[in-house]
Amino acid sequence: MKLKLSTDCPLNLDFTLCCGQAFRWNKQGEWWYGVVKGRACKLRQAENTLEFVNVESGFIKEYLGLDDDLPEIFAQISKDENMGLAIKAFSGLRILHQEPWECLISYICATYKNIAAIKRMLHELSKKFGEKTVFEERHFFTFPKAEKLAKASISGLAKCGLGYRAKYVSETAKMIHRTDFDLGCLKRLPYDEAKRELLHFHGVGPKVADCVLLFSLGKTEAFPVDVWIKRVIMRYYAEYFPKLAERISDKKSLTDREYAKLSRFGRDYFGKYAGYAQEYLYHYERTKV
DNA sequence: CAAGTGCCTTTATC
DNA sequence: AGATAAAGGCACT
Repeated sequence: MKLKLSTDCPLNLDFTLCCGQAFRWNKQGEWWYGVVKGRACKLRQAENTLEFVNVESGFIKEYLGLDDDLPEIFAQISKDENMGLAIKAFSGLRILHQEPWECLISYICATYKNIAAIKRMLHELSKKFGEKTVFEERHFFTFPKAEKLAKASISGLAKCGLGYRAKYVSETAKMIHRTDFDLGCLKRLPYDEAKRELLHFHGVGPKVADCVLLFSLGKTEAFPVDVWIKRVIMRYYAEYFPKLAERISDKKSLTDREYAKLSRFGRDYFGKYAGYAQEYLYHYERTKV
């Protein structure tokens, strides 16, 4: 199945899938392989054509955020030179619309880990607790259901490399399973209310909540602040925090109050697409030499 | 190659 | 309220 991309609607599949938004896509040759909606599939891009196998076009459009008006978003977040450079470097990077359950567990696991390790953990978790499916004569694993993780032992989860996060994943899975909670319904709530709901889950703090809101619940104003974004803000936007800038060090983690200030700055400064600004700054800072 | 540092932070405890 | 420690282990230098 092929999809023609219009030139005023840029997509760069490699940027979008490669590092750090979703953790279960792997590139082999020209094709990106992944599992979505319990089904293995593959995608590739050749300039302005997107080709995909074993996944519906409606879903893939939604998943890749192809309905987001990127030129309009760029116009809104281009507030300064630094942001302009980040946009130039990563034009076509899109915010994914991931499946909320997988996204929530992924980011609970992602705390205080690097991307390579996160990928490994989520692969192990899927291998152990997901369902095997075969695609092109190769094995893939679906992301485990809440029930399965709720019934898993802490030590079984920990063996996937989760460490102390195993307990958080277990408790969150139990809560979701027990109440049969539909995370997708949070899409209909405003940002603040959806965030408050997410914070009830064990292992979910402000940063994890913002990631889930941005990457799976369509809240483009969410502005997650991790170590990299903290660095970016202190480097380029410190003038907006006259007092705070002295107290925040590269080593120490942010207090809730400090987190709230930096995240709010992002929303106020960049506007309703602050999340896009965040993601571009994140990749720009990480890949810079 | 060993050892040290850092990691898309949160929770528990003081 | 606010600071501080601990967490479990992998990846990178």
